[in-house]
Amino acid sequence: MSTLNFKHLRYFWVTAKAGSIVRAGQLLHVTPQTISGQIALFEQLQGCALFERAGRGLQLTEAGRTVFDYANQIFTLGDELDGVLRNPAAARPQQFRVGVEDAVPKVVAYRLLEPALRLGEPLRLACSEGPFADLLADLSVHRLDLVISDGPITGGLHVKAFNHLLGACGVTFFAAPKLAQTLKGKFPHCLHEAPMLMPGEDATMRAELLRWFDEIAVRPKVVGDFSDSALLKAFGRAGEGVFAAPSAIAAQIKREYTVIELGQTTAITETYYAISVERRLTHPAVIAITSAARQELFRARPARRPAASAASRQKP
Amino acid sequence: MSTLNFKHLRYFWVTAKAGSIVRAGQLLHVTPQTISGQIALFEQLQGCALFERAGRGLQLTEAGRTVFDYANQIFTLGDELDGVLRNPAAARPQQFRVGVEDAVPKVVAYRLLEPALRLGEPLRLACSEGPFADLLADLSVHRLDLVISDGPITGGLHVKAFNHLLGACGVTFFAAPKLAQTLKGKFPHCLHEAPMLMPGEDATMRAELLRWFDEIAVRPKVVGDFSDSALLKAFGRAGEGVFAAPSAIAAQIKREYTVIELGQTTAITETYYAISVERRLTHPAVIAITSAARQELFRARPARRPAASAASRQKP
DNA sequence: GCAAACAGTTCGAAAAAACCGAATGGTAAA
DNA sequence: TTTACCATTCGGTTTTTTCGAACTGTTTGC
Repeated sequence: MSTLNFKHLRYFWVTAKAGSIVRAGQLLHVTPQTISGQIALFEQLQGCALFERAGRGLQLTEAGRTVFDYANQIFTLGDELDGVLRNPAAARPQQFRVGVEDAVPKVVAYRLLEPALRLGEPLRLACSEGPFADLLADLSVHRLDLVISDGPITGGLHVKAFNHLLGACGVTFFAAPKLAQTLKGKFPHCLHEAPMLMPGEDATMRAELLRWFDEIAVRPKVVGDFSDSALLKAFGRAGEGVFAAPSAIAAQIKREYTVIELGQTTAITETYYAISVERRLTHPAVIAITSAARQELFRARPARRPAASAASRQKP
Repeated sequence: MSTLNFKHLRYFWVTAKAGSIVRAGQLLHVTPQTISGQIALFEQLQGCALFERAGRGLQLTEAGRTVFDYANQIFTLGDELDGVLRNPAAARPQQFRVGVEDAVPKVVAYRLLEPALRLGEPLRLACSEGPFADLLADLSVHRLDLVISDGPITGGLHVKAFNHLLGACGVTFFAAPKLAQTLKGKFPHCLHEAPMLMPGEDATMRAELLRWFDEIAVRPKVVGDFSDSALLKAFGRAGEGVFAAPSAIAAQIKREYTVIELGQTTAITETYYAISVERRLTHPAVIAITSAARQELFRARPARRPAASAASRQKP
């Protein structure tokens, strides 16, 4: 377990930026021999060449470029830390970093996050989307403040984090008009043999859909799996298949994607969770989001659970 | 110019995580004296206490918590780098980091970014929003790959970056129905003396609006300034004032915010730019975005049917 | 209430590392 | 070919980091 030597990394980084060892030496107030030696040591320790000679100068290798990217990020953070310590007032304006699971519709995510923007101004929102596991990993190392997902975190993934229920609603099925005409019978039986666009493995809704289909003895033809819900709907608009989405945004979907509603059910519920590393929510933006979600977005009916699950206690 | 000592920082970090110097010593294979001494040195160098004694243990100070946050990020990156060097295949999946200026409507941003999701799957999108200057700063240190803004970068800010025009469109004015009734006369003269919600100083549109008002001798009463366009529209929906938005998303705004269109002009044009550090665009996601934007979003009129969207071209 | 156990700290001296001066080998320009 | 420039190698020196031993203060248990 060799721990990365940041001094070596810095020499490498400055050299890469400066373009030559001599210039790096001037910047670092160190003789060229030193840098050359330390970089050589670094390469040896890491077991891969970072520079290769080009004429009488140096050039980054492929691995070198990768390392350079990381070094950039690392030392930028380092400089920032240095600055903050020197002058605490100049701290980077509070940033609120949210991860949104791919399967969560963008519209839902946006509605959920909007309340955070309504707070005492200078909030910088940074939201990233990706697979659930990735987001949780980022959450656990504090690269994210909050993750929004369509399912709770389960014991399986041993990440210590807490679920906060935001709300739940039923599910509505949609199809492009042209496709809808071809479907026979009433909902939900019209789904039988219908081409169906399914959420990806990650999404909680997938399993629920399959369960429900089984339960009501309807057997759609699955024509595609999508981890990203926006992509799924785009294919839905193109008439590739029927798709499901939370009823809370049914109206919006119909407008946005010019599709027709086939019917809805509350036998499947789509539930949204905010996941944080703290049991008690303290971040003002998080509080704004959770409380707004509970009393607004999913206020409708499908409340099969008094949504007051976790901590909703706020500062007076 | 004291450069941050990462070795000290690591000792501090491990100690903070472990909760005690002794345990940190076990983790680091080092005696407690060493850690104690190095942390003391670090505190002295930085000029502020990181720990304070609590009983026979230690506790983080306020400054300590800040440093700990940074250290977390830094060493997470370090570990990742270490891992990547050891096993280059396991590199973190390509992440695409976009900054969206506050003044750019979310809907526009989303439409612009969507094409990037249609590419060969595993793209992790991370978008952050904030003031233009902040985003450019992040761009310059490679914390962002692309910035989307409603104006080009000018010479004033000496950040070396390049503008890529995405498209342009006129501007439409909206008001809540109740407010619209109270306005007298035809557009644009009905704006005279009307309560007006203005974009913030940062937004390019602000200056253009003021110029146009002057030109046509209309003098609205400015009742508010908003750096965030979503917030501005939210107030608009509430009937607080008239507001302007790019005509490209007029239809969507009317539906979304239940407001009425007062009229539109092409005397003011809203232009969107993608700003990158490279002159030539190479990132596949960036290419997808720019080309899609040029041929789709701002194609002539706000054509409400993108139908067969860009997409298509994937890896064979 | 007193000792044992445990936490962090101080102070040398020792070990490890980083660094420099002098000299070497290659590459490009004059 | 000469000159200039860049990276590098090799000992010896300087600086930084580490450790053993001894010390202060706090909690625990008898």
